[in-house]
Amino acid sequence: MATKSVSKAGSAAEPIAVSGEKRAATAADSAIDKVTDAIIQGIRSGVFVPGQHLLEPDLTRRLGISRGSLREALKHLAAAGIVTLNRYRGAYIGILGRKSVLDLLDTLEPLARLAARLAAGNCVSPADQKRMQTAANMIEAAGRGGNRAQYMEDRRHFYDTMIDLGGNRELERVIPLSRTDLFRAQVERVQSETQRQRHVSGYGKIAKAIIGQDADAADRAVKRHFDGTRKTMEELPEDAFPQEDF
Amino acid sequence: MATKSVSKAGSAAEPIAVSGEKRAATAADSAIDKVTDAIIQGIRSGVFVPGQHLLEPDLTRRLGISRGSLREALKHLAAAGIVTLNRYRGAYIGILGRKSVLDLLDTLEPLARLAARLAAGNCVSPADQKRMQTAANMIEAAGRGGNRAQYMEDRRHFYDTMIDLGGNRELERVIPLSRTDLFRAQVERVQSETQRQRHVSGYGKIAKAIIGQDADAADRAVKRHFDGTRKTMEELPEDAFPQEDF
DNA sequence: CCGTCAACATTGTTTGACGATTTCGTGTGA
DNA sequence: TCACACGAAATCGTCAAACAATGTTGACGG
Repeated sequence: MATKSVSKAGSAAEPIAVSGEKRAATAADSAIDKVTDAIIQGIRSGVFVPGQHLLEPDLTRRLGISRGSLREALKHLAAAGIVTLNRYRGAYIGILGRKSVLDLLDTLEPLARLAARLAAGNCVSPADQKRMQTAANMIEAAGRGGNRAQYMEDRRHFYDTMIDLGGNRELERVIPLSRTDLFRAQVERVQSETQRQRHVSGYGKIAKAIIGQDADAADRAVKRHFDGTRKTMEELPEDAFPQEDF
Repeated sequence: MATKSVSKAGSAAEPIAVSGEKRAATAADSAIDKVTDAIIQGIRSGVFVPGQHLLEPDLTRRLGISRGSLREALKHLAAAGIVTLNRYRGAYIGILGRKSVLDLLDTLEPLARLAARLAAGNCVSPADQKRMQTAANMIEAAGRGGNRAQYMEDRRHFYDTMIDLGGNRELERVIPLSRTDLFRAQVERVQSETQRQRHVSGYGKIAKAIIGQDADAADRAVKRHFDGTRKTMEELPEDAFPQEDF
């Protein structure tokens, strides 16, 4: 394992992962993939703002699909925590208050640490080491460049690489990466440059530990990374977190 | 928090959790809840066997709903990992090989330990302590009784209680409890009585540590519980794990 | 026995419709 | 002026029927 991330034949677990990391919503995708890609990309690029109301008639027109397919896709996105569904009131882009963000970090941290430990234990071949290094380089370049959508996609790619190296297929199903896109979309525009750099540099340290096949060091690097993120959260002003009223 | 598990007004996060633990698919539920309840209950009771093919025309007739609603529900269940969808080939009840089970345990363990630590830190009021004790008693009674469906439901209730006490709302979204129902459904019929008793007694020890508000002890109790489960898995014969071909 | 191809079965998607519920503007009365 | 009831519009939940795309099965010929 840990050579290619594609599964056997577009098989079972694939459509579960909400994303679609590599393919950019090409033509031959199913209708629901078109929706999920469009919405995730919309969140990353800022077209969709957390809390925004998604109207079915509007989306069906813009995406050129039927209402039934759209509703299936929204169910899918809701299960991933990207949108919330209110009966008779429609779908909203998810929104995270300060407590939700901290809860999310607490939940994500042990999973990320597990992923890092597993990746460190399996990162033996030079090819795998190169993959990990490349992922770290990409995220650092995008982090300096300032392209928000690109940065979020590279961040996700970094996690995907780490998870894939680890070889635990349940992990990729469980880790709430799509939900962190949401929280990044809220935070990215209000954090300072120092905070951003602190965050970016964390990935490089994690990659270094994984490439060195030092599971304990990787674990510690992830822990420090999350500690830093929590610190950033505490430093942010209150108005960075819209109240999650709905 | 940690007093009642119901959310404000049947609000956003509720339909995400695939379950429906307490209400038994009453009338006024939405169509998709009817499907999810029926399928989960079917898995617990043995009506649906892991790997079974779910035919849309059959299910629409048996549940008395339209195909559109059924497909939305199947998307929902697929996102939770309970069924797998193969394009143009339909939906199948999920199936877990030995590696998938071990991966699932590795993923679930750190989340369960986090939940236990949080619960221990918040289990202060006598009401909360009673809730936890009751959940442990229920699971032990069902474990001795031998009613498989009841045991699986009580096991889930135990986790739900623990998560609710902890107060981390992301945790309940992420923890793959429904998927463990699947794995329990496969394992329950082939494990020995000693193995079963070992598993049942673990919950009582976890509850005791939580009620004693000893986070470290709760963490250790969960760890031991998972170590025991892994040991059981290794002891099981190979034919307990159908090959996950599809 | 094996490969080819056609008929069948099942899923993917669209369209249209109807009832249920929420939302919002409007008018009325105090 | 403000609070509240009422009705219209908007939106969602569900269903039904149809066609297209794909997988499956079995007959046929070699």
